[in-house]
Formats: sequence, C-alpha cells, structure tokens
Amino acid sequence: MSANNPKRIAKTTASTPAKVVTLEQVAKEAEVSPATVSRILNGTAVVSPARKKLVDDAIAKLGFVPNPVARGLAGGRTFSIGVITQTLDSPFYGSTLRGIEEKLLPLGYSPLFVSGQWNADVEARCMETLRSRRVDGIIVLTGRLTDTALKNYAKSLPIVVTGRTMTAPGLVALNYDNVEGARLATQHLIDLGHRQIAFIGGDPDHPDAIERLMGYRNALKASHIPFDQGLLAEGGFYEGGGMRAVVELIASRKRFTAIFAANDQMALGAVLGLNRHSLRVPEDVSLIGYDDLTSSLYATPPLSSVHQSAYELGQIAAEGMLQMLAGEKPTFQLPLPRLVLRESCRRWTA
Amino acid sequence: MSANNPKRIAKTTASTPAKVVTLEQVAKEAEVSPATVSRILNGTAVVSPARKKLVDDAIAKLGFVPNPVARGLAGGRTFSIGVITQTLDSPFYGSTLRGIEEKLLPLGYSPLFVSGQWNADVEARCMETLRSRRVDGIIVLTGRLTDTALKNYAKSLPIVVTGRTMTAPGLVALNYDNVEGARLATQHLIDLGHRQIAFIGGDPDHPDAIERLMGYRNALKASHIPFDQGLLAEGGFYEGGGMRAVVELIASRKRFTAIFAANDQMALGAVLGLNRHSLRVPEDVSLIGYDDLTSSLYATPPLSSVHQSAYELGQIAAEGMLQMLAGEKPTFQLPLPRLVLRESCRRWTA
DNA sequence: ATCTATAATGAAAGCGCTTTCACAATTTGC
DNA sequence: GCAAATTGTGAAAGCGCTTTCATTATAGAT
Repeated sequence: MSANNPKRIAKTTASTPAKVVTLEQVAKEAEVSPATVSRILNGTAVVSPARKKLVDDAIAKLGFVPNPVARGLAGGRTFSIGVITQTLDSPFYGSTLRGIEEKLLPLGYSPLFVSGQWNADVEARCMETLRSRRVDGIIVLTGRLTDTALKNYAKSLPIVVTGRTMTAPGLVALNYDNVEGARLATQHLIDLGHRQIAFIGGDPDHPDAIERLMGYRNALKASHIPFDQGLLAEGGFYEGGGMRAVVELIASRKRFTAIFAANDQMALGAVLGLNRHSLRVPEDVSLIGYDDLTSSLYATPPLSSVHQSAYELGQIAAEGMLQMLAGEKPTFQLPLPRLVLRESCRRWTA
Repeated sequence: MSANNPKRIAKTTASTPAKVVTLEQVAKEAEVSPATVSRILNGTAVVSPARKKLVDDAIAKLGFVPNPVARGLAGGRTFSIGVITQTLDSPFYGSTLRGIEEKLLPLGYSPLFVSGQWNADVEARCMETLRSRRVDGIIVLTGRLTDTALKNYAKSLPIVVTGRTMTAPGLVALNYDNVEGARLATQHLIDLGHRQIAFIGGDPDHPDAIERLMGYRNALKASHIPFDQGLLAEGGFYEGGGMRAVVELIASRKRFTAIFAANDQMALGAVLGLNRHSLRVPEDVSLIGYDDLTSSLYATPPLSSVHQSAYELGQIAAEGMLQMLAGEKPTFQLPLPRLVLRESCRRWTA
C-alpha cells in the first residue's frame, strides 16, 4: 500500500500536489531534531524559546498537521473517544451526541459513535470495536451492559457512563434524577386536582423506566393517593407503544383523568390514541411527558414535560472524559430536572 | 507514552492482564513469517492452504485482532469512512447515519461522524479533520460545500455526496428526485380539489428547497393553476419556521385551502400555527409534508407526506463508498419518492 | 577552580503492520 | 530434459511519530 498510495495519488491528483508534510520535514526546516518538534507538539519537555519559535514558524510555513494515526501507533493515544449510543436516530440522544462532539472537537479529540441497539451483546461488540480502534476512552450512554462489565472495562481505559449511579476506579457515572423528575410531573398533575393518574411506563428493563415509576409512586404516596396497578401500562419508550398503552387503558375501562408518560415519544403516541377514542388533550385528559424533546414544543397541543437537557448531558459527559484523560478527578454538577408547562394539562374539578 | 502505557495498565489492571496479541506473535505461533500472516489477513497474495490453516488456527487460539492504527500507518488505509452530516440530531439524517453504520460495520469499516452545521466553513474544517485522520473515503450528506470544492477533494480520496446531481472522477452523487416528490404532493392536493395551495419553503440556499418549489410550480402549471407569489412563505426547514410561515400567510389575508410544506418539521409547526388561529387540519386546511418522519405518523392528525427513506439513503451511500473502495464502479438504484397518505388532507369543494 | 546537579537536545529504537525485493521451489513449454 | 515462467515464502525496510537514553552545555555548590 505504501507504494500503492503514491500511485493512486499520482493518478488522481492532477492539480493538488498532495503535499503531506511530516514532522521530519518540520524538523529539517527548523534545523532541530524530530524529538524536539515532538516535544513542542506535546508539551512533554521544556524547549528553549528560541528553538520553539523556530519550530512554530516551520510548522506554520509548511502547514504541518500531525498524523493522528502515527501518533496513535507511537504514543498509544489516538485522540479519539468512543461513544456508545443506542440508536443513532434517537431524538433524545441525538442532542447528547451533539453536546459530546462540541466539547471534544476543539481539543483535538474526535468522537467515534457506535450504536448498541439496546442490546448487551451488540454493546459488548461495540466495546471491542472501540478498543481495537484504540480509543482513549469510552462514553456509554445508558446501555445494557452490567455494572460489573463496565467496571471491568474501566480497568483498561477510562469510562464515563450516563443513566447509572455507580462508582469504580477509572469510571464516572452521571445520572439525572429521574425519581425527582417523575415526582415533579406527577405532583403537578395532583396539584391540578387529578386523582386518577395513569402511568405509561418505558421498557421495564431500563433503569430510567424504573426510576420514573418510582417517582410517580412517591408522589402519589405523598398525597395519600392509593397506587393502582390497573392505571399502569407499558409503552416501551416509543410512540407506537404509547399509543397502544393508552388504547389498553381505555379498553380496561379504568377511569383516569390524567396521564404521565415516562417519555415524550410515548406521550405523543398517547395523544393519538386518545384522539382515536374521541378523547381530547387537555379537555378530557391531561398529559405530561418526560424529556422535553424539541418536537414536544410543536405537538398538538404543545406538551408539558420534564426537561432534561440531553445536550448538556453530552457536554458534561465529554467534559468528564477530558478531565479523566488529563488525570484530574472529574467534577461536575448535573442540572436538576424541571417542569416545562405548556398546554397539555388542565385543572380537574370532579 | 509507550512507557506510560504499561505503567497505566499496571496501575489499573489488576485482573485483566491486558494481553494485546500482535501479528508477530501469531507468526511465531504458526511458525511462519509476519509477511505471510499479513498476506492471509489481507488476501493480498496466495498462501498455501497448509500454512493458511496454521495461521488461522494461531489467530483463533490467540484471539488476535489486527490493530487498525498500525494498519493505517503501514498500509495507508484506516478502514474508517468520514461522514459529514449537518447536525447529529436531525430527525431525518439520523436514520441515514444508522443506514451508513449498518452497512459499514460488517465489513470492518467504522464511520467517523462530524457535523458541518450547514456552514461551508465548518464543513471545510470537517473535511480537514477527516483527512488528517486519514479516512479512506468521505460521505457528505448534502452540505454547503461547492461542487467545485467537492470535486477537488475527490481528487485525493473517494467521495459520495447526497442531495446533489453532479459527476466527477472519484465522486458519486446520489439525489432523490425532489422535483418529482414535490410534484406528487402538490398534485395530490390538486386532485382533492384544492386550487389555493400555499407553499412553505425551506432554506432558499438549500438545493432541496429549490427543487421542491420547482416541483410545486410544475404541478400547478400542469393543471393550469396560476402561480401566486403571495402563497409562498419561508420556514427554514424547522418547526418554528413552519409555524411563523403559516402565521405570516394568515396575516397576509391570502386565501388558501391547502398547504404543501417542504418538510415535515415545518408542516408540524404549521399545524400549531393554524391551530393558534382556530384553523383545523384537515377540516379547514389540508396539509402535506415531505420526508415522512417517524414522528409524522403520530402527529395530530397523522401527517400525509412524501416518503423518502433516509435510512435507505444511508445504506446506498455506504454501499457506493464500499464499491468505490473496492475499485468497482458504483451502481445503485435510488427509490422514487412516493406519497404516504394519512389524515391531514381532505377533499375540497368550494 | 573543580565537581556535581540541572537543563536542553539529538540519536536511535521502536509502535504493529504492509509491501517490496530476492530467493527457492515448482511447474510449464518445447 | 533444460531454460523460462510461475508460485510461495521470508527478510527487511519503512509508515510518521513518541520516548528512552546518552550527551553536551550551563548553573550551582564547595
């Protein structure tokens, strides 16, 4: 290939002379050794100001850009961070990816996104892919791997994981307070006078789903409203599931005046399910979601929700990773969930 | 670093012995030269079946995984494909990314996603990042770079670009037929009896926006409906813009009985804008969008739209890239846009 | 002044793989 | 049967960078 390469370049590059400047050329230009150039690039040793200037000038003149591949091989650091997301097209995590990218890029790190499909096996394979690519660290967005598995990975490279609460050496976990967010949402409904509040839950294997259910129950308990299993339905975190869940609820002939859906996607599906049965939001049923997706703002009616900044989550995760890589102890402050009130809830007077 | 590494591993790896098997070890185990192992790995030369078996066994026994970083340096190929998307959190392109990933991964290629933010400068920087990372090829999802710039990049590495129609050596362009899709949508409205059809356009710099407007005009012309500038509004391809556009339209007191929005996000925003003025979809105004997002299926009412498979687009783009890398001439068949009828349009009888 | 720390630098040895080049072992052609 | 073409293989030279190790120049201590 190293012979193939020039060949291909020769064939395809008529006007662009494909000048790939190497560190060695910089060294020659500045009349110093490659080692010195490397030291300046990495700040790994003190270099006299005079030589530093020489080198900086040479770099500028030649337009030298270090080759990350060579750096990876020689130094063991690839300046890339693996990110395991679950699906690349999630409306929630999409923003998180953006947050990660924006924090990483300016520091010369590139994110390498792979999707785990909410499946532990796939995720394990992702981990291997990322490790074989010699990423410097891995950010896991929730995921299905066990805490133990994660701890193990953390032994060989730094890990930041969201959606969990755990501690281990070489690992930092970030988790929004789902219990509190769900409590807030349910309490809001209670404050509006609702007493029969249905809950559309997410995938029961998912910690977020469990915690949000817990918040819902906590709020009920605090107001001495008996918890009713019959008011629970499962929507799997997607629109279709939300719709099905509400249809089941209606079919069960359980009375409810409000619904708290464990995420906005299900809430949006629920609106459609309700409409199909001539139930209007918020006239007949009040509805509140979770996540505060962009699309919820433009739903019909605009959906009240629990705001969780996916974007910020990404930023914080990336920041934490950067700190670990710098050998610092990551410190961060996760924003608290907060209610965003729009038009999908209404006071209920029985 | 190579000295740092063992140090860190020693510190963090109590149980995992961090056994990184190298090609050389495989060679030793199989009692052949590293060159032979490499040849088997890459299929670059004929190796006797006997030795091949030896090597395969050694690989299996040792659990050897080639180091892509070293491969990148030595062979000039990194088995990674750069993908320039515009925002990581776009509901449309999200699926495209998924399509790309799914095609690439099984062949040992990893996508490297970077976002251009619909900005030519940012995009140019992305290009440089990707090139400096020595990706084997680049997939550009629409973007703002000029055709000329793209042609230039194509001189040094294979490029697949979507959302354009152009040809150049080392470049393949994939474009859905926006004109036809828009014509279909508009024609549908005409068939339903609408004569005053408003158009909410996208960013006027965007080729998709231009083509969809053209399709709209073509359909009108074919039915001898005069084109009316006053029925046009610009929504910038986002929900908020769609909402503003419809509000402007209403304020202008132009009569219209139907709206064709150049994408679903704007259509969704338009629904809200209409509702704010007590106009119902589809009772008072028929509405059709473009893209057929997942969320459109669960909108209130479920939105009729022009289906364009973002996912398939990704797959085809990735496939095309793979073919170019294999030295084949890419062949592909883009699906035609098709109407997806749901509940947002209604017959109009004046 | 002489000896030892300290600072700044370069030479050279890799990182793990691919690829050329040369050579031996076949096979083929006549 | 013998030269010529073909095949299979290994030794060795990198790819572009980092890092150790040794070396020289400089400052500090006695």
